[in-house]
Amino acid sequence: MDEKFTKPYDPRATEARIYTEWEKSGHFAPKKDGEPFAMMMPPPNATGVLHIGHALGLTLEDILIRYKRMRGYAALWLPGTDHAAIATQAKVEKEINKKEGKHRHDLGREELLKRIGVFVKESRAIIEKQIRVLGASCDWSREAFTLDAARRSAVNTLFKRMSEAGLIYRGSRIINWDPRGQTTISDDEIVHEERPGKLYTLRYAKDFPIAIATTRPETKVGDVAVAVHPEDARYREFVGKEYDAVFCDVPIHIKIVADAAVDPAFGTGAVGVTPAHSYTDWEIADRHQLSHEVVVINELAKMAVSGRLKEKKTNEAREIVVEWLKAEGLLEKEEETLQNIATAERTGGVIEPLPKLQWFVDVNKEVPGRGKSLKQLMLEPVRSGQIRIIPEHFEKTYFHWLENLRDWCISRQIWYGQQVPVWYKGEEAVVGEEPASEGWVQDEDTLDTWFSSGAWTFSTLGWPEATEDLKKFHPTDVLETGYDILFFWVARMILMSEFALAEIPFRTVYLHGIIRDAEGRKISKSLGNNIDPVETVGKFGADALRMALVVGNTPGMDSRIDEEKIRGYSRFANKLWNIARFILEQSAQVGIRIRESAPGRSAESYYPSPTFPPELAGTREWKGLEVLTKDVTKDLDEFRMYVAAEKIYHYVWHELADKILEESKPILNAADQAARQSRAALLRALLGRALKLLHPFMPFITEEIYQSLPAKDAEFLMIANWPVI
RNA sequence: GGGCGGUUAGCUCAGUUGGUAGAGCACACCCCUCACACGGGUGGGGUCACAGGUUCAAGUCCUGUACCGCCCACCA
Repeated sequence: MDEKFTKPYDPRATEARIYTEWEKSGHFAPKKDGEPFAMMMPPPNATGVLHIGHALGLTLEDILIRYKRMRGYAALWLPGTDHAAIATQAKVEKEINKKEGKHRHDLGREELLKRIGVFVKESRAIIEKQIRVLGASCDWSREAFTLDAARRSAVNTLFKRMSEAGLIYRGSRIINWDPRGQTTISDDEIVHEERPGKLYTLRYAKDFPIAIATTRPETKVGDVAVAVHPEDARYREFVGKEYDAVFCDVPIHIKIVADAAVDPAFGTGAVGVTPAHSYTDWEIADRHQLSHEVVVINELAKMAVSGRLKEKKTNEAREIVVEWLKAEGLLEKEEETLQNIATAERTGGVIEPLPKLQWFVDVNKEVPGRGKSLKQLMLEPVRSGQIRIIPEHFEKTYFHWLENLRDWCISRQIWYGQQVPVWYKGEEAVVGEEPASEGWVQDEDTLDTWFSSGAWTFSTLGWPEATEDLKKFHPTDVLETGYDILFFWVARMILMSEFALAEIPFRTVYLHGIIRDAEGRKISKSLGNNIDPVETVGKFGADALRMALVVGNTPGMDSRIDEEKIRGYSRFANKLWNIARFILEQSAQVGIRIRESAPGRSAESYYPSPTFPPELAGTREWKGLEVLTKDVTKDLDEFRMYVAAEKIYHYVWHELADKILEESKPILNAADQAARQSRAALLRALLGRALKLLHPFMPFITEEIYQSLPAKDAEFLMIANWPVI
């Protein structure tokens, strides 16, 4: 028996070494033959370090890929990182500001990008190391980055083809402007906060016939209409009439329109319509051919009007307007209310809706050759079951989101990211590649990071080239990710893949929940309750962390983790270590037969291992393990990793150790040599099988023990055959 | 306002197609027995939120109620 077994199991002495051996062996890459099984790693943001949520995802993915690899698939798990445009730029800008007191405009575009480039390179190196520490058996030879040359080329092509298909357009539309980040953001990057506010009831002028209610009186200088409900008898006589007024020094022209979007029961039942600074008002203006041009707030969230409001911040302007209303006797009511404020997720800035010239993806227009809109193409594969979402109820959430989906604004006014591939010269514009002639200027905006990561399932496989990988591995099989990016990412991947390849990006979507701390609180920087996966691995080992993350972690459900749970599984690792020690000791003592492999006989013919005497197949112990094998296999096939992990744990500790080993002691200590040998062989076979079943979950310790077995059926447990019954 | 979850042992959670309630931790008592004290043995503890219904049988299916949570949504 190996000397190492005399000491308690120490993951620190084994994990790094084993990972290196695996990686060197080349078995992380899919083998040449066999049915393909592919999974893309959700690329972590290149903004620093991995958190415990990443560890959960990586563990689940690694369990799946290891299982499939052992089942004989050409298993591809492709790793990568995401440039995470806004998040990354914001982080680097913040650091520069803190250290040097400089802003991005002090540095200039080129210098800032250089600095971000350095930061991202470091971040990526850290992340790659962390992924290894967790034992992730991904194919590093195919590693991708959302902003490397191949991915840039894919995104350019995608942009060009979508433009040619008429699905990308540039237009002045109302967008979510983040004055703090000085950029547009998508609907999904907004978080709503409930804050106390005031609801003012006012008139534009003394002789104006209708009072309106608003929480933002300062925007009223941008009003072009008052909308009332068509059925509202109170105001019917005014519909169609037009009025002029001077509101707080600003001349305004107001038309009364009837629109069903107005709730007659709210406020006065009349809404001041500010098309340039409100989504719903923009739509009302559309329906009544009203002007969108009256812009009264600029990108710095200051008033873009003349008079006393000139250049005032919106909150200052509000006070001025209210004073003016009071002085003029136009304020009829002032009530306390709660209002939902839209804020930018990344910067916390209060969103100011503004019309701006932006690039959009049209989700309602028919895709040429498909006879359907992108929205429909996103909907159908999920509805038909071609794409399966686990847990199933997220399909409803997905449909609900799609129903409310608007055109996707894909341009961002930040510098880090892939620049919009459009070049202008005077009135001319060229999409795709920079023209050879001189005088062309590229669009200054960059693309939403999800435009690039939306192409992840195929840009990673070499698209637009018709590569072997693309042919073999797309559509991919499983996408494992957190439910919090179902809309951001999963939906966009379906859109992109349907457009670019006219096929689904993946067959199964497995959504894991959010990891919370022991008190059930979300992990956050401000709470300081982060559990650093690498630190934890250093303390308890990757195997223990993986088990703690996976056991009982049902898809779509949030889960809690604390050190006690992880410690429990590090004890389990030690338990397994001692089980191995005992069995190897006993088999060495009594001696068990190892059948020599003969030419022409494959390892599989030594079912289930070279030391397995066929007569043991009928024993109660072996049959019990066969049942477990069947169960675990079925659980993994049906994505119940959380159940499978627990079952094996329970088997190893409470069946194999507590019962079988204890029952074996008298037999092994008796005089009957044949009985002793037979029992030792049985234990040896049980151990071998248990190691295989446990390997996807606890890859390091199982591999380490496997390497000490007197007879192995493969070079590494990682590529040994999964027992199939 | 719309949608989606959750409510099972003191705590954290499982419970796959309906068939007499499970795990881990914690707790109580015993044991340093020659694989392991990072251990072993024994044991206590639940009217499965509530109210109806379907069924021979419901934690599991249906209806409703309460509480907790999440997501979406600019009643201005």
